[in-house]
Amino acid sequence: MSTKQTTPRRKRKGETTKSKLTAIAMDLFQRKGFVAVGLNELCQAGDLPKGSIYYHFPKGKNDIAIAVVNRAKNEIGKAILQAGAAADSKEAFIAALVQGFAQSLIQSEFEKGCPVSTLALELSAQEAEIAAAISDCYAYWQGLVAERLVRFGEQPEVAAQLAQFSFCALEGALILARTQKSLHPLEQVQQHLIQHLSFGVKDA
Amino acid sequence: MSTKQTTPRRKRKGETTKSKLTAIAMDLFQRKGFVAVGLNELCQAGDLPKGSIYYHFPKGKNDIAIAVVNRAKNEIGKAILQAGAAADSKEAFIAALVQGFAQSLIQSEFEKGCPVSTLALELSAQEAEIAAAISDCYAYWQGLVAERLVRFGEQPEVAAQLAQFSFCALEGALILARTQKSLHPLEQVQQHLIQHLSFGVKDA
DNA sequence: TATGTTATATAGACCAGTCGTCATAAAAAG
DNA sequence: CTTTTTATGACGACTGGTCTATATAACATA
Repeated sequence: MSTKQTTPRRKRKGETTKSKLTAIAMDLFQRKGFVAVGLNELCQAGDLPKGSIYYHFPKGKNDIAIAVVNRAKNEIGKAILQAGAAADSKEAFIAALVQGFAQSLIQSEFEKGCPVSTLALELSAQEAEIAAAISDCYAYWQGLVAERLVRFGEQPEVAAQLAQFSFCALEGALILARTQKSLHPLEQVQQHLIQHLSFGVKDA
Repeated sequence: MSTKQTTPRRKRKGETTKSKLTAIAMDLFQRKGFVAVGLNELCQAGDLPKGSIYYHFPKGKNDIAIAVVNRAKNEIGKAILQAGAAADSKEAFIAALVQGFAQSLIQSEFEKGCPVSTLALELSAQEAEIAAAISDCYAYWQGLVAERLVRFGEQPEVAAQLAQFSFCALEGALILARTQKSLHPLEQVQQHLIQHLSFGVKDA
């Protein structure tokens, strides 16, 4: 017992593999879309055997999509929290959010925008379960943003509206930015959102 | 010569078939995405034989995508012009635009958003030619909107910015609206865009 | 009206690739 | 050593887009 190096990882290997697969799927779905990425391609990209997928994701490809959505939910959620903690005004906060996506775009040569919008467009009409996960993800993000806006002095209801409006503009800008391979739409959105925030909003 | 009833249709049948195919493709791509729609499905939906496709679209599926983009460019272009002609203020103009997409959403039970955003996300990274067509399409739409905003008294440069910003917000709202099967995002965007327009924008 | 020639349209074969399954193999646990 | 968990890759049923060869329609000339 003492000499035998019982690898202290209990069942981490499984989690590692699953997590790795999810990460790769997120990257590829983002670039090429959900349907366009085959399971073979996924496995090859991660040096994993094909059979592994159906051990970790028994329901197949759809299961992967949901895992990707949840991973994106957490990752971007963290980014929102960090941006919020670092900013000292609502304007700086929004700017930081936009810049985060801008970074992702240029680092991927304008191939990676929002990790869930592709899934949203391809699957929301077909797979109710995935649509629900995506809807939940968006709501979560918007909640985080709204929460931070409240801390910057915004009324809760107005904050929620602004968060949603900002996300819409951001999502749209990401699409345009990808197709024309330019940060220009993002810059516009950033500038106008900040102006819109500064002017204040009358409650509905 | 005089008696022979030279059927007055010259090559109309061809155009009809091609146009029909394009229309069906636009509908299906919008709902399910580009990759998810097979050529078989396309033909069946239009009672057309499979072989016909490669007569009308020699380069295959990508050709169809481009045709769809151009059709959408024209259709929505017309809608923008109509909305512009009917509106008596920039606020009413934007509202009419948003309402047009809202109609499309509810009529399709939240399956049909923007006809080109699906293609944009699925293909812009892979197929440069299609990406160019989409980019051109967006630019055309934005130009039409900007033009009308100028007639409502906006400065040309500001009008162009506002048009782009509005389109970003609208595109994003369409995605959110589809996933949560609700017009709420569109309503928010409409309300905030109108506020943003009314307040005026300082030039960059 | 007949015939020749081009434009339009169709049918189906083709192979690569799809997802998902299953009978095993390896590893861990008891 | 037995049992349970974890992992594997070959296999099958099927669909994907593409292409070549053939058929139909439209028109021109006589």
